[in-house]
Amino acid sequence: MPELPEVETVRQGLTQLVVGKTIAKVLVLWPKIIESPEVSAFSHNLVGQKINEISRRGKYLVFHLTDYDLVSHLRMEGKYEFFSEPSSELAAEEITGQLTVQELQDAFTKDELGGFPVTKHTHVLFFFTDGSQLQYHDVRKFGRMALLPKGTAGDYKGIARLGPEPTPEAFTLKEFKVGLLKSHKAIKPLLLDQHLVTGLGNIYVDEALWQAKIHPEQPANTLTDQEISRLRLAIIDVLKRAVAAGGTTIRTYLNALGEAGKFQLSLNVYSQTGKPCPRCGTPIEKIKVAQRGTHFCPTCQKLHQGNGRLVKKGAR
DNA sequence: AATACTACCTGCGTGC
DNA sequence: TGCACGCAGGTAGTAT
Repeated sequence: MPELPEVETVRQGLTQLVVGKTIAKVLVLWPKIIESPEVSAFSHNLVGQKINEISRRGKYLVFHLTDYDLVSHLRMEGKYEFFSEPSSELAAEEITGQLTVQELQDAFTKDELGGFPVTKHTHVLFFFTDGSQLQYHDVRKFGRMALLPKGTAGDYKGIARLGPEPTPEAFTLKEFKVGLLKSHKAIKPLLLDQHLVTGLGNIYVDEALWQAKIHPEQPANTLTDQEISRLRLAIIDVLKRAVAAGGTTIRTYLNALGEAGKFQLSLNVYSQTGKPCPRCGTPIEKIKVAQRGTHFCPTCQKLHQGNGRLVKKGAR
């Protein structure tokens, strides 16, 4: 679920909560979350590792440990939850309430859990030497973790192919323009694939396109110079404002401290179907673009013909 | 190579 | 009430 602003907010919370702590034990309850190495090595290698720093690249979190980089992607529903100490009564209640006896026996014993509450959506437990615990929760189980040699997170497949961070320095107009003009794709799915710039997801791409007054289905290579320039600034601005607001909570997102974001109060189009466009009053429409729900203003964001450059057939 | 579609999962709201 | 279906802050793998 989270896009860059939510991941950055999680990173800040986690930094407060677990930097400086040393891992005493790791339990993996849903093995598919661990991409590499195999689960037994993953758990074993983490014992004794200290968390020195937590950074972010695009929507990826990187835990910098004594001897490893731990890469974590939350995908749609991943969350971290921190417990400063065990609470055995709660644990017993939640276990019996949420897990079948079969599941419980298959996965672990109550003793192993050390008195921490676990639900059927709890998939990875990091026990720290000071008695606290960090849990990874994920209702849809799409999130992934990989434990890599120290200093190699940047070579990890998903991270290596990311475009620049959405800052004025890294995300240059020149490179953005070159990338856009090479693609016939609709602008929205092109921005979602993280190659030209990283960090946008379904909420912020709709917001940025609205801010730049560009139709989500406008072919990338037909954008005018003015539109490209506006779009770049809109992307940088929207993501920056959303980080400052602690992200957007529409349905389920909470940061590592269990708090909701505030950017939903500033949304202009996402989840605003039927409400008046804040610029012109036209009701916001919802359509489907590249299988994703897409919100836009049909008056402010018009599809248009080419940009004056040579346009190949098919662009409209 | 570039683009499009599907799989991966679970829960929730809607309409019959 | 039950059930089928569509939808959800994402990405990777597989077709075309």
